[in-house]
Amino acid sequence: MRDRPAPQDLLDWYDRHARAMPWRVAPADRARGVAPDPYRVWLSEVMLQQTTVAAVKSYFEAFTDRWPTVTDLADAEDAEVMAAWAGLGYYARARNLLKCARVLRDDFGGVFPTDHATLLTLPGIGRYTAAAISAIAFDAPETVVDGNVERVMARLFDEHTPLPQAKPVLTEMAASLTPRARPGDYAQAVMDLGATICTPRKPACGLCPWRTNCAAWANGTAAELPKKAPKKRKPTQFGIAYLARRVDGAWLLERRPDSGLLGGMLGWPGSDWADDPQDAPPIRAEWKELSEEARHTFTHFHLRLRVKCALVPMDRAPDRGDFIPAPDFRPADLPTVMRKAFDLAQGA
DNA sequence: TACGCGTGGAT
DNA sequence: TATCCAAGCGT
Repeated sequence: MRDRPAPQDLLDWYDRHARAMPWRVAPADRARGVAPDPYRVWLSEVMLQQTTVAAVKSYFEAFTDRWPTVTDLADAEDAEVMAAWAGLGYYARARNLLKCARVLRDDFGGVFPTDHATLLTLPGIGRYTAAAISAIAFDAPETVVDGNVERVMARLFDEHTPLPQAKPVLTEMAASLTPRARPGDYAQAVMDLGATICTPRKPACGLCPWRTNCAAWANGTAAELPKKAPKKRKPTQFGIAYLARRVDGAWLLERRPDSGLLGGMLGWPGSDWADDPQDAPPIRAEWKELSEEARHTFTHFHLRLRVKCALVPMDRAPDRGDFIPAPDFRPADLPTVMRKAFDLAQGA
């Protein structure tokens, strides 16, 4: 009979193998009493939602350099924060980040609540993030369940029920292992294990501290777990982006509505995105279409975006959008699909 | 509950 | 090239 996985075995592994990250307090420092900054824990956890560590690092550094505290962030302009988030994706996170910062400033005196239940009431903080902040920042014995933890539990217990159906049982398994000692390090250790050893493909079971306690290892099923419900295939949508440049160099841009795709972000005025979009130029001009289209894939559809360009005189007013003076326009402030359209126009 | 919501890297 | 995938949340 296999023994249950021992949290201490994983903590020992973590003490030797914890990866350094800008938002992380190393286990040795934590043992010396160094506490993580809840603001940095929160910011990193929101950025890491469905996003890789590699993608997050530079954004985290930029945000913490520019807004060192949650109150600094709360006082920032919406447009500045959205621009700083541009390229990271899932832009509702940035809108909720700002909302949350302002709630903390206005209702919590700029101090993070420590308990899971209160954290859950804040914008952009769901079950995972509430547990992560509570455990990592405040060393509360909360169980964090992200994609890594689900995968590790499915393998440890050789659970073949497909996700997302299996989520409740995997959560119970994870809770049953959560220790009272060093819950913050433990939470990060399970996620590190999933990210580096117990990986989706080709898990490195030979290096795993829990190998001898793992049912999937015993049964040879690790690589095929967790099972997942089949995905739908993505349809292709078409659209037209209009890049108007005034003779003084200003660009015609539009702030997208707060809700929906790319909500709150800056973008080029465009047609609707559909099977067969209608021409909808935002200003009267002689439009010239580029030979190449911008291609981009979102979460649930592919987009093929035709790009039309025009040079317009000073005295002509647009039907939609606003001209942004050239010195105020940074392509990096655009979401990626809009930047692709811009890059094509620059190359033309 | 299931779906809408980005992006870039690995395979 | 196509598909999968990454420290989820809101509705």
